[in-house]
Amino acid sequence: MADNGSAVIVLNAVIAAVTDKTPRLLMVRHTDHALAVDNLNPFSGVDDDIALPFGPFNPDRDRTLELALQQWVAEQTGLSIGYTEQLYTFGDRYRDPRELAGGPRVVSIGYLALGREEAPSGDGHGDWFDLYDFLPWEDWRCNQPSIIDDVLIPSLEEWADAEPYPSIREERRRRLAMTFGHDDAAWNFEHVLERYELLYEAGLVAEAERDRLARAKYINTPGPNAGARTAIEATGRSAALDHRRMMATALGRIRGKLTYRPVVFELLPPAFTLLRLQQVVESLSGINLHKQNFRRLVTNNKLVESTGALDSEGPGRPAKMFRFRTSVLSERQAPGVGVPSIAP
Amino acid sequence: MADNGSAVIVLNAVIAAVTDKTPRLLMVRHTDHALAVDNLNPFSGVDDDIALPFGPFNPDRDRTLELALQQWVAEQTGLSIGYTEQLYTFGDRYRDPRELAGGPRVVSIGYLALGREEAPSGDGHGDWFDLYDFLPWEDWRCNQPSIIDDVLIPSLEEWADAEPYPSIREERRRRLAMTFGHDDAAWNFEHVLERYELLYEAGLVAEAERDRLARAKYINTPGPNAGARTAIEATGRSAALDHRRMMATALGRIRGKLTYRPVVFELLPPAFTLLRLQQVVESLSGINLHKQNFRRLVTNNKLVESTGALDSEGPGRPAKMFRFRTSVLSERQAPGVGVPSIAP
DNA sequence: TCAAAAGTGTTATCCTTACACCCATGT
DNA sequence: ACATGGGTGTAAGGATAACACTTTTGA
Repeated sequence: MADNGSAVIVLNAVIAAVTDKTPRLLMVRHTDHALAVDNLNPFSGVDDDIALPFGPFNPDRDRTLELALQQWVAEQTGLSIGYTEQLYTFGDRYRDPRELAGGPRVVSIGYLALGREEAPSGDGHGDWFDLYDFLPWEDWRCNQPSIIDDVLIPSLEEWADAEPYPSIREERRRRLAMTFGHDDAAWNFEHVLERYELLYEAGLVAEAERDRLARAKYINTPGPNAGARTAIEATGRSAALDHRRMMATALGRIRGKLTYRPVVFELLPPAFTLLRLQQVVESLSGINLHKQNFRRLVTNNKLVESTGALDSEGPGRPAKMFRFRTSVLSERQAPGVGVPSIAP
Repeated sequence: MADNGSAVIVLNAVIAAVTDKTPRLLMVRHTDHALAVDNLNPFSGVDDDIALPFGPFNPDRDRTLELALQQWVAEQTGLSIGYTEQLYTFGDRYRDPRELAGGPRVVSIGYLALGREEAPSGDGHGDWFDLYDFLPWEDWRCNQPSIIDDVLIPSLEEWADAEPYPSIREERRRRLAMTFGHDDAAWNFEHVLERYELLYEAGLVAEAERDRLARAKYINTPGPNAGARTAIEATGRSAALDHRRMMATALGRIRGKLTYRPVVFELLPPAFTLLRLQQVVESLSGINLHKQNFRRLVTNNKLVESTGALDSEGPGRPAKMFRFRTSVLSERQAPGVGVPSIAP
């Protein structure tokens, strides 16, 4: 038998909901001891005490990976998550810095789950956190975030130009242009993961510095300069292990699917107003949409149908309530919501 | 520590190339003993002797999952694969029927690799096989394959109607309509995996019957009727374990990416004619394209540029050679090839 | 009366599709 | 000459984006 015994399989869940206008993730804290799998506690030895919920994969009990996930999510949080989807399997060496201290190699299978925000209740419940606290440069709803031009792009350019090998330097510049939309390239709001990875490689997120320090006993790499230190302050809240990378993977996946799969409806109650639908799409895509055209797109594409009811809750004229037309799933090729963006 | 020790991690590669007009996969056979990882031989105990190449993940040696894959692919096949991408992680119980005989639970991380067809040369090289021998219903280039209407849809309808619970029956009918494009729904050429999964569940592929027989000692499930037996004859070549499912995952992913990412170019030499480009796209998408419009789409979108050279190989007027414009990667939002389909 | 939100209509523009047609080369 | 493949033009149709405008409610 090959030496595979020392890798451990863990399942992680990015559980997302949208309340009001903010996308939120269910996260657990150091104090939620029930979440720790015996001696495999992702919080010990790292600075950040906030993590994505995780659970074990038990080959003797769990018939499939997805059932394993649903089971421990229900046990731990008491939430019934609706839509689930496998995101990616993360297995880089030292993705868990405790490996440096003799901990096992942990391979983590990340899942995305969409639901509605409810109070978690299980053994080790957790709390909801604003997604854009972790990835602040991804929220463009109130104009382009100023940190991008003021902090991130200058720091990233400095990092790219510091590379001595011309071919690698060119590759860095190309990635910078592609992800952050520098020199005549537009910002692509799906490239969430690529942007996070660039920031991590350039040492501009706290996790990069944390991992550098963990490695410092064994491998010596230069610390951040003043610019990078400023950037780390500006790049938002950090999380345990590579969990911000998982969040970025999840957000990128959601944004990519939004336009060609009706995933938003998993985040909404059965009946909703068009404004609510628009708010959910806006909060996930991180941009403001053109109201009239948005409404026309979803109604012309027959993605929704009126329930006949009216909603007189908010101010202004009462809005018609709509429901998702389940039958579009078998009718249309790529039934997504359409994202008619608006200049901010 | 939770009971994770008994799960084994393996990496599988779907290595694809397009020669002439047929997409091919690199597969290994029973006789390629060097590919077996010690006592973990996926061929023993199953009927099919043809399998996707696989290799171990060695946590002590491999820095990342992707590097592990590239390393054993190079060792075993001698091929230098270019583009690689993680597909999916497969962990269902009994996905390897040897689990029933006390074998370990094997979690397999599937990768897609694109390259050019070369003679494999490593320790346990393998051979190239026509992808559509395994998924014959996916190739619509010479009209819609007759087995769909003659065999598959009748058998699938019979399977759906045989379900006693109305809600599950409805769900089966909905899936059938969505994947095989029955009742006024169009065939979506990206739903490759969903179609294979439906055929497997309905017992219309050889693997379903193989797995049923492997389980028969422990769990009794009814065998195929005459219609299903005919279908199994018609649904093409089978492969070891769940490797046809991995192929379906890979083909679905390729087809999905084709239109919004320039993945085809990974399968082509640096310079190519537009006809060659069109043939590669056609062979992967499984449909014929409208020549003039295809050419206009790729040239108008500035996806390619002329090299100035001419190709006088084939019959007819010599064709201009083109190269992929690498700079589109940072310019455009979703630079794919465009698929102007044509009625057959 | 005003703010806030729901809705409707119209037009310019772009992209795709479809069809028709001509060009260059080898046999 | 003709088969084979390369290559151009153009017009119809549909979808989107941008704009202006009306309607209905609560405070």
